[in-house]
Amino acid sequence: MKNREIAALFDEIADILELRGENVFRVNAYRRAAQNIEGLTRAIEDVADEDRLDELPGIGKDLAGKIAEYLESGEIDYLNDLRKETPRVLLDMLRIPGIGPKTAVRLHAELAIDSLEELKQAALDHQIQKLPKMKAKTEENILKGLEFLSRASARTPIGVALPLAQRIVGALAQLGEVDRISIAGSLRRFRETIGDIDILVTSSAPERVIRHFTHLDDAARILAEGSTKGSIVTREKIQADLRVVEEASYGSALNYFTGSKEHNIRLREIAIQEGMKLSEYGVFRAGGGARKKPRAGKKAPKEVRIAGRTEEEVYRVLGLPYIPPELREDSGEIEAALAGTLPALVELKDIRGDLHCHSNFSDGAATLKEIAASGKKKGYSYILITDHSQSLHIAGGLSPERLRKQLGEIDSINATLRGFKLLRGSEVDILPDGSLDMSEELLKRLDVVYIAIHSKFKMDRGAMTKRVVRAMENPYANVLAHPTGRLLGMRDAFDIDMQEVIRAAARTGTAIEINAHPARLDLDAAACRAAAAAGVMIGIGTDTHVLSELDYMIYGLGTARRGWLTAANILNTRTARQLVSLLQRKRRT
DNA sequence: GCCGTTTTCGGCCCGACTGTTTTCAGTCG
Repeated sequence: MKNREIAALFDEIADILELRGENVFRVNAYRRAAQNIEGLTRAIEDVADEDRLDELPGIGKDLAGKIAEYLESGEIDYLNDLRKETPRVLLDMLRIPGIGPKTAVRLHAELAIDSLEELKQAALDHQIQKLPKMKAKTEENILKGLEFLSRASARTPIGVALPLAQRIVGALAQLGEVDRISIAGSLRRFRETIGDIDILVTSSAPERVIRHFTHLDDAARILAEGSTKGSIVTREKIQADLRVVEEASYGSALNYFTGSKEHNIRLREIAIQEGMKLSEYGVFRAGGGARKKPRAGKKAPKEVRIAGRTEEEVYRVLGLPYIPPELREDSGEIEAALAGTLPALVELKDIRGDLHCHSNFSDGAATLKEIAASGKKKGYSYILITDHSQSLHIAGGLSPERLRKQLGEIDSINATLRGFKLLRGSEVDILPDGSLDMSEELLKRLDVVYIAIHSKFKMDRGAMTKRVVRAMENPYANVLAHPTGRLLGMRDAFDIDMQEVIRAAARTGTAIEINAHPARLDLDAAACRAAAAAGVMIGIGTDTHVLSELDYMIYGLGTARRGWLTAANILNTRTARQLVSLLQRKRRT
């Protein structure tokens, strides 16, 4: 799937055009095209094969040609020419916060700066403040920006950011002065990594709330402390912003600060079409019934706020149903909302059990009894025990004898329980040749068979895909666990053709896991959506090794929701009996 | 460069903040 590559190339073209001072709308056309391609749920190669590239939103004849050219030759001539004429340092400088195209061009042209090292030196030598409209502050900001660039670039995993944000919200919510409070930003949209934490409140005493925020135990450094906004760096080195807004604007502000930017742009366009204006302060209609933006020179009529208190209200006056935050990526949710076909996203209350849990038989910490007690306490009706199979020595993989013993123990525990049961499973290794690390005699005795890759990650794409497809063709293989093996920020996904895997899953009746561990979130949301569209069932499992990790379910759920999944798409919204019967259909055919 | 129950030409999202300037350009989200 070359969607991401092509999106990156179009973004690069946009950057270069902007540096050259081209028409901003042309620049935006490339950016929007990039965004749309990246958000596509199918491989752009497939769209090209059907000769339907120009039916994609934001893609016309010209861009369709450039995509086709890239798919054919691996290059875009136009971009090659642009690159030849554009000094590399200009693109490098754009990555520095605070430097945009205008400044980058000036620094290069007027100070002959050819690298980020030279830029740093120029700032340290105070060469920059010799230029008109640049002063000491400019140099200071450039140095800060450079430092940020070298240090940061890494976004924070949601598994770190969400507990921190919830802790801050909890502390602020206790204040008498805080009325409404919510997490906003990419965290509210459940992105797998986030840039900074955004929190929104209404309050009768904004300064006091902001002061409290900037002096929290979690605050390591104060970046700003004004009358409507406070900003800190936490001890985890994550930036957190607090904004205080008016009660009457809370909904529109929450919508605005939740984003995504692309979603917000679409909403504003709809507002304009309907003769309204949307901003973080509300939805406004021009007074006097004027339905068009006033021409330059004419005086604007008085504007009246017609919504803003709640997000629901904002969507309603725009003629849309409420769109859940996880869908707000401009990846089709606006069209679905207009057509009345938004999915009823799966919710936590729909989840009846956990499908991925390790006990102390392998590398987990808890006993089977403890797992059962925790699962029952969470209100689940089952947990699938998925300890490792024999080959995975490093994780205490179970020998056939140990597995038989475990199955016996599960049965006797179940005999003592009411309204809850442990399901007999295993996370069986997929061996390098695609066979399973367990005898048929044992596979037969399991309720649900998870299969997973834990060895030989570095196979080439073709071989890896074949390996996994062969494993899925095994009639006892029920759920493919963490299909790409990625560990966010630590290990890349292994090279595998996910489209092919999804097709094979659909064909063989094998489900695919969303591994809910926040370091994995694998499948990711986009692949999830593609899998569900192909009719593949999705199981959400926490990959629990210590009991507190059973709470990771929310991350898997967030990913599922970002992937447009409903309860019907998810295995563990079924009862244990339905689940097992559904999966074992494969054995009978 | 894209797009059209207003348009095949003339539009294309909104506001705040910053740093530099005395009215605004550039950048950001």
